[in-house]
Amino acid sequence: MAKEKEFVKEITPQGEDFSKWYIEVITKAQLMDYSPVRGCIVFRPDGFELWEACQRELDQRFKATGHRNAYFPLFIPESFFEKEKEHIEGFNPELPWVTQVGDDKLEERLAVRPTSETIIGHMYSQWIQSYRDLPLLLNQWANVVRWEKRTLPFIRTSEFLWQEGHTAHATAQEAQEETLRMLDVYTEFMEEVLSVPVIRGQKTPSEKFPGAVATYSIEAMMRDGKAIQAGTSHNLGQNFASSFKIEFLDKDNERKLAYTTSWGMSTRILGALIMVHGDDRGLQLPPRIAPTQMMVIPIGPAKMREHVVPAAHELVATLRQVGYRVGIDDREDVSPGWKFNEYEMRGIPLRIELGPRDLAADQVVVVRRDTGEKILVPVQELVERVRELLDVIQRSLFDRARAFREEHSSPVETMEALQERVREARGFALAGWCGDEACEAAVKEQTGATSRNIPFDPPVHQKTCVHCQKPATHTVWFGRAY
RNA sequence: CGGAGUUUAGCGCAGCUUGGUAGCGCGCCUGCCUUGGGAGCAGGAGGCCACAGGUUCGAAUCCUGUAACUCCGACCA
Repeated sequence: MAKEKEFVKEITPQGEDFSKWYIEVITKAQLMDYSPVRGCIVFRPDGFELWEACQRELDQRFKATGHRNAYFPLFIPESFFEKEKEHIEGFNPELPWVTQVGDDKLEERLAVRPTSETIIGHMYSQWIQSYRDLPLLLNQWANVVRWEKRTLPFIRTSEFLWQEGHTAHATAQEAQEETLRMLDVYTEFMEEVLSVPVIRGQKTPSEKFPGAVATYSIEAMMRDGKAIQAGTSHNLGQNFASSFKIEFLDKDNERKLAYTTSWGMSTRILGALIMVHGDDRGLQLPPRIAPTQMMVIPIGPAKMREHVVPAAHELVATLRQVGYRVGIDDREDVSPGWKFNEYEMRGIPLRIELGPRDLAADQVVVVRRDTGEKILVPVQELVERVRELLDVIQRSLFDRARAFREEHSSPVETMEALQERVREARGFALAGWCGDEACEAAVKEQTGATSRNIPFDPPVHQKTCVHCQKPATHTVWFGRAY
């Protein structure tokens, strides 16, 4: 442990102050910086590339499930919000308004979009005439604004980047299938690409999206035991179709309202990625999402550099040729030890060291970010071994995160146990709930924990409500959340 | 938006109590030397002390206000 500490100065250990750790890691790794505008951050290249990687992975999954990308305006007329009462009530407190252009007041105020259900609903009403126009499956990549009272980089910022899918269907069943399909897409992405295990479930009525019939979410546990809602998928039923007159003529020549869905995932997932995998040495990126998967570091005294450095560049070329994202740091003014620590702090999954001794033996030293293990690999076997190692790391990050979540989760029967679980023991509590919002609110008030979701496949089914002890109608995950 | 804290060089901090020429460590620049876990020596650059008022001969320091950030609550991807 003392040895650990020597390696990483400058970063507050997670156990000492998790919030401080988080801020230090994201700033030192140059993922973001604060901007002059309150609550708005700058994505620096290393942070933005992470988002770009997420975009690529998600976008191909959206396309593979039949969706196409489109783009709708940033500004939404005030009257659009008024068409859906619950929607405007939900978002009004955090809407910024454009009221004036130059010196002229606008006829109608324009909201900067917090989400696009209304304006997209309006367009869908014009595009959809017949059952043959359905389903309509669109997605947009956009920035949205919600004027948050309390912000935290990536997790909750006043402006954030996201994707929002919006679909319209002929039947309730199709809409429900779409809603769950996209929740599955999110789940697969989080678990396979980001190595972040998630809990799938339905939001309670008080936590659902304003204007939705049902909201589903995936929830992840951070290393401080708090929850992050990583993605949501909403079945909007006919609510928005009714407000925006999204109607179609069905096969039976009857005029019917469409059923719509929407689903979104934001730059918040970067915060989750960092808080799930990061450790006291800094960031830790799963290989499939890491913008740089491995860093080659040539080592040696000046007289050897003319041999070592070209050999290192050859390695890079070989690895890039087979498709890996490889970096090299051949700077002479920075010591190898400094580089080791730096790239560990930046979370790069593998380090490849090449020094005079390696050159002579036709081998390299490969070091895993997750375990610190050093492995001697003959150059001929490097491509193959790297492939294996990246797979192993991808998997082991997931396993570690899941084990952590399981250790920090437990079923509870009483308020005292729930309190202990979410506050002292820092984690998720699985509790029975009678369905009364008053009981849900009481849990929040007494323990600080909110209902995360009603899981599809809970490890146990609770019989009684954790608060009122009446028969439970649902089994709910509770946890303190970001 | 309420409660608490913070704001001094790129980063981390001292100086403030008791007003009197702005300091330390790291980083940065130059040179030498070095390279297998954050090397060493020498020289150097860098500040409207968050901002705006006030008190004072004189303010980083005292007073008032504002802003940003962090934490704790209420509201939320």
